[in-house]
Amino acid sequence: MAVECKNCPLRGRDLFQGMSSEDVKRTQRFKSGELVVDPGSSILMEGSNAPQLYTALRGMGLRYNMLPDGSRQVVNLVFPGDFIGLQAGIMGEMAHSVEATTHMTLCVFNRSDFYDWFTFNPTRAFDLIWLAATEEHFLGETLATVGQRSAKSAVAWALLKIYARGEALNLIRNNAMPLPYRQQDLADLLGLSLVHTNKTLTHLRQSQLVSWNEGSLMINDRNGLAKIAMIDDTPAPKRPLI
Amino acid sequence: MAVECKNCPLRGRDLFQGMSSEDVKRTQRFKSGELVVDPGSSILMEGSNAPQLYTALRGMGLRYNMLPDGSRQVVNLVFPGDFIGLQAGIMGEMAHSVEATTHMTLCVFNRSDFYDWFTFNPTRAFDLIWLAATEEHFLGETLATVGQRSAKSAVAWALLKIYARGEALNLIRNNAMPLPYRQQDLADLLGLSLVHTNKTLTHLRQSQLVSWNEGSLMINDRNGLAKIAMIDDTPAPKRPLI
DNA sequence: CGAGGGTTTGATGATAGTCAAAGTGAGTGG
DNA sequence: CCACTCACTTTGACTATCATCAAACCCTCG
Repeated sequence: MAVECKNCPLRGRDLFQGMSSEDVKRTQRFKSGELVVDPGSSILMEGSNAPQLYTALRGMGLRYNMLPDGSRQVVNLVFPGDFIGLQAGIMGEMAHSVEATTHMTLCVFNRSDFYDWFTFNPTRAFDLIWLAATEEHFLGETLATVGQRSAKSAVAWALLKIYARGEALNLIRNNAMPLPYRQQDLADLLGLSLVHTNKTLTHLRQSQLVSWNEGSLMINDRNGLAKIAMIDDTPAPKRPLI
Repeated sequence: MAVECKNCPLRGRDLFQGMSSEDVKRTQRFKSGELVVDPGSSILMEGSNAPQLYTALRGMGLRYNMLPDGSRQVVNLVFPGDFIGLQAGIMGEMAHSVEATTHMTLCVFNRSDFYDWFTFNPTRAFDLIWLAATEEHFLGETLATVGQRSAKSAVAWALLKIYARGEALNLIRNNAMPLPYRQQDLADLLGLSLVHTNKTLTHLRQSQLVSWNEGSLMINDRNGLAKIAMIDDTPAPKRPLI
């Protein structure tokens, strides 16, 4: 029994903008089903020409690029509410791969309906441009992190950003959010080695700034962390949900 | 005497898709003037809420982010035909700054006309999504370069990508394209120090792979370079022009 | 109990950063 | 026409951050 859009558990979260009941209905018509995947399975492959688009409904995953020599660059984490497959929908094929880290369930949309769906809803076209522009912005920040920040600063940056996203998604329980990734994933996101990432993490933990243990992220000294990360820790703006 | 869209010197270049005469006219109506800027002057500032959008018509520039500690991450180079200010147009303010490297002339569009302009032209809305998605894709590649490639490989990658863009823009003369940036700009793009970038460049030059001297980029051994860069050097797809 | 995935730790070394100074060329003014 | 400055490039010496290698540890699971 798939979730009906009108009962979508995501729409009420802080991160997301409201949606007119018209748009809810249209999205419902656009939605063609749900997909459930196991941890570790890949959802979209780079170069693939997938006939479907998704919105993450439950669970977490990651987007990444592979280089010919086998190294992996994680481009972003996938959290509930994220729209997956825009590139395939627009450019015909994916530029990166998407993989499930936990169990995930995804809302499925048919690519063939995609063009009509936003063509007849200028608001939704705007939403898509908004999402793409915001994603681009975030990638630029990530690039600045990987290119310019030291390992310590980069790890602090990433954990803060992740935590802020967790807040906006109302994932915080007892000052902690679930973060089911491996240290290797963070390392591949930041362009660091696993060992160095680990050492940086323990260093931050021992400084009483953050802890990330057993899949649970907890921030102890947010200001101190923000200082090391060199960011002003402002909450993310509300974003549209597809 | 501003260039009329119907005589736009860019539209004919290999890189760009054709445009219906309807779209040319609409773009002409959208265009509100031209802006000429000197080298070194900034076109858009991070955080600014610019009332205008631009398309680069002549000249080159760069987009960058500044970090609080003064380090700079170049996010992309700006070449003729690039659309500038989408983020300001969509999100209300710029996430990065844009600066002219050479003399530039830019087509100017009013932000107030922007929403209507694509709302009433689904094709153009599609073009915008396409551009944003492609830019996002490219940023992902850059991220993978900065995060995973060695300095040598990264420099090779950047020069190849730049050259390929020059080809698509028909900028090649005598096997060389104009590349008026400083080594510092490349260093800030790749997250390397100026000194190391310089040494890597001379190394590549002495290996007879590329040379970049006096603002002119010339590739001697494209296959060798592609091998070092770890990419298959495929031409960029045609893109829409705004 | 053994295997396997992930984390942690220590030792060693290379890539790339920093510092400093000299070289080059264009532009300026006496 | 010759200093002189200024921005950029080049080179060398030294250093540090971070990668690599290796092994131990911890847990869960079959």
